[in-house]
Amino acid sequence: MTIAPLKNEPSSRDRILDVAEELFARRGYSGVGMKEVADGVGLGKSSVFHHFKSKAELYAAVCIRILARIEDRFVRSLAAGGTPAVRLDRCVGDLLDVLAEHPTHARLLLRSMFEDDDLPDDGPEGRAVYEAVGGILEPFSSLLKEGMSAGEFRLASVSHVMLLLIGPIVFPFASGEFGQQVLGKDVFDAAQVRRLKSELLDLVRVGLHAPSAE
Amino acid sequence: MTIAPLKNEPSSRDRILDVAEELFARRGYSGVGMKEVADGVGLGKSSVFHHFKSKAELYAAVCIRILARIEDRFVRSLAAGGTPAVRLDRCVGDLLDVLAEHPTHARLLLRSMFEDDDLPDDGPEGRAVYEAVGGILEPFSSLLKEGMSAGEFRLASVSHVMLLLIGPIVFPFASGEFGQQVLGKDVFDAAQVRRLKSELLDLVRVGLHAPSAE
DNA sequence: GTCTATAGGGAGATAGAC
DNA sequence: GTCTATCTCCCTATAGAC
Repeated sequence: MTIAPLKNEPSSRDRILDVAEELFARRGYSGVGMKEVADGVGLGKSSVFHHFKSKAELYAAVCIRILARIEDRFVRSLAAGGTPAVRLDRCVGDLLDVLAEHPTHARLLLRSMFEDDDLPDDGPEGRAVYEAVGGILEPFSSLLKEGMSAGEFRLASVSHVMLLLIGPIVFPFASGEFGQQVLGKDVFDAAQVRRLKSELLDLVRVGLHAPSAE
Repeated sequence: MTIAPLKNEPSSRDRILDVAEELFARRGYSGVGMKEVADGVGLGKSSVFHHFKSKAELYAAVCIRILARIEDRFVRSLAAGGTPAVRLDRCVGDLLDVLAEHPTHARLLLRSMFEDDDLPDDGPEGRAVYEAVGGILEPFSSLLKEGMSAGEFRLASVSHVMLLLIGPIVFPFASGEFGQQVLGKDVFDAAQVRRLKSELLDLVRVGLHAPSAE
């Protein structure tokens, strides 16, 4: 870990992370070679191994950087105050915004959730990932609980609802060509992002059924 | 493609598909080697290549078998009649049941949605996958449209709602250790499946907010 | 249909010069 | 910090005997 350079040029380390993030998101951990990463940066393979002593470490570093960005926005969004319903709307909306701004994020996150078989779950990097995930899930869980005891949300199983809500938040921006095919337009288009956000918030608020049908 | 044997023992081809399905679900296309598949079946690697002329073909065969199972149940569930709201409940519930009965399915399906970069998208297998997906999405889209014109569902963008609903249906059963960690119990436990189903159906029906909060 | 043997290439990782 | 060269291993796929 060296100090960032005084110039504005990104360090080699950051450029490696950028390229690796893009590639891992597209093809997954085992679908990407270190040579490919090195070529993308314009370095030799050995230079990449100088910055990250193994492929697993590089992958973990990519994941941690993404999780930190998300956690940062999410926690700030939650802290901004309001009733539970207002805070839920805002933090889900902000979450969608981060994922929409960085097209690699949702896909890599989703992949990483079932690529742990491939990776050393223990070790310092594994724990850092684990803690970053906890830093996002725990405040979310608290928010749901708070809203339920305040009577703003329906009484429901917090953990099951959390697991259910992750899907519609993350999947659309991870779905790539499939999502494009379903929508007929690019999922990352500003208009599509707005529409997805409002449809999701409506779904969370009132579900799908018409009010008169109750 | 040979005729199934008269005995009850599954053919080598089916046993290869079973093993490959399990492995591809756990570690993805490029994370699995043909040697590993062969060892799992108890055959030599060359014997696997005798039944499937390439790794990509094996992967496609696994995907097609899964999609066929899902499409079969889904289409029968839709055809069983009732109002759009009743049919939506039933087919979403049945969909969760298939995914819960075959723990490999959700994970492999989700993976396959963003592993197309790795695979030959064209060719006969690619098209078979494409058509199977269409056979599931199209009737689902029709159902939503029908319910909206009948006034049973809120007016909303059908395509956006579809993309949003895939997440909570598929993700929980694809989430593996992560889901287990969130719930504190095995996602594929009968009790958890029941709970997930009822929570999802409630969410689709009335959302998360309490009726009094409207 | 299953096997052994092997081709031919690419993977992750290291050594050591500069 | 970056490079060239190399180690060792494993990959998909094929050839050909049985």
